[in-house]
Amino acid sequence: MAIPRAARTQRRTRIQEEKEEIILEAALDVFSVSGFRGSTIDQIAEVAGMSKPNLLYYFRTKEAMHRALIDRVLFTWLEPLRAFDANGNPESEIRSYIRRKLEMARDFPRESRLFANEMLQGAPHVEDELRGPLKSLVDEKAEVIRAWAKAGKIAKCDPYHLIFSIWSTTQHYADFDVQVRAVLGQEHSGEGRFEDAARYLEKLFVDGLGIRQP
Amino acid sequence: MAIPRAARTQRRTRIQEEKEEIILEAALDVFSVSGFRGSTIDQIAEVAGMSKPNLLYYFRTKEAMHRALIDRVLFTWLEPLRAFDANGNPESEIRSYIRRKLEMARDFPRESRLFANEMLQGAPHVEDELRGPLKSLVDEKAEVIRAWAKAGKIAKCDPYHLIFSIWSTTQHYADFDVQVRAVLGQEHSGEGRFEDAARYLEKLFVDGLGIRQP
DNA sequence: TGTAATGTTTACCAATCGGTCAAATTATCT
DNA sequence: AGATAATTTGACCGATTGGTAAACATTACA
Repeated sequence: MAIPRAARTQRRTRIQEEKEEIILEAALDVFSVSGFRGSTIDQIAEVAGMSKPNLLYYFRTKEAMHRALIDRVLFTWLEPLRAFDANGNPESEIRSYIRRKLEMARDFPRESRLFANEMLQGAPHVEDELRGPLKSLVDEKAEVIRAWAKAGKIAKCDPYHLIFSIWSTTQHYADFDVQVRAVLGQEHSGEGRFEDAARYLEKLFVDGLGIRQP
Repeated sequence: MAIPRAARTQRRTRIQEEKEEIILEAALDVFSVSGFRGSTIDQIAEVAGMSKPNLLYYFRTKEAMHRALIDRVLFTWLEPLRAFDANGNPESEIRSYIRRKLEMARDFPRESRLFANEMLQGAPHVEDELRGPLKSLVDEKAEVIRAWAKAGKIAKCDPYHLIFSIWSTTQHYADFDVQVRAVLGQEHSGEGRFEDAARYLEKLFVDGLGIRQP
């Protein structure tokens, strides 16, 4: 008789690793568009190319699938902020943070939308992570920014709202992609819009924060 | 025999106006959190305090309810952009546009989330409105901004991405409200965060766009 | 006040939902 | 090869889904 994965103590099989990967990939497709409530196991099964009971062999509930997905995404999603370096100089740090976030919006839009969906629904599955690890990380980086302002390297500003504004402006190109394309029109809907956005946003923040160029 | 509303030609009854109002209010509650697919007529009926068939007497399908809601929201949601005046001076126009958008995020967060939900799902119900009326309005305002830049009143910048950045930074406080609260912590989660955001964003954009203060 | 139109509800439908079960199939290891 | 464990599937379950039919109640108006 088959023992459900979660109850097993042994190491994971090759098949397990492969199938779980396929499932999470499919789940990302579905959850990122329709949110948790709006998605169905059948949809995910179809995208994954396997039967519904087979999915449920690897993840015992829809929630477990969503949970595993969120955990994975949340970690990589914070990578750019973690890379934000206190020892670098403000201008290059902010420029590269914006670039990295924009690259993620371009290369991992589904991850961004999954997260956005969760936020819109009031973060029922990740509120703890927000108040815990996320807040800690942001607090730490906010302190760096505050120190820069104190040293006169950048203009005085609320570091939290600064971070929010970088998050929102960059993620916008993933979450509101349809709108961006529709407004820009077909002619400007190529991937070039990310370069345009990077140019505009870097200038906005560098000048907006009063960062003196050497 | 009762004739479904949509097929009727006569004027709307007092009861019709009242009940449709109640239904759309309840629908906004539900749709804005769970999106179209994730919401159920039963949920809306419960919030509205009436029976499911009674809802379906006023709106023949779930889609019709969503449609009516989107139409209404889309109009009022674009009000601040419509108010954006070519004859005003750049600084005060941009300042007040930011303020108005922030006020909407504060006072009508459900409307913002309804719209965000629709975007995340790829705008299956409103893509035409995006490509039509929305694009036209943005095109018109982008021309105004371009003229300001040409006249040297503001720095040269891509007017479309400028509009995107104002949209995203302000709507963020409605759509990602949970995250904002979690990161700011209880002490800064009062309504004061909207004032802080306004102060920060106005400075960011005024300085970032190189607008000379007289 | 009567009556026709409007509004509301109960009971119900077929389809889909998340999830279970046992049987069948495949992989692994000796 | 044979035994054992891991994987996959079809059939199925009760609950929920969007929506309907028709009886019933209320309102508006002559």
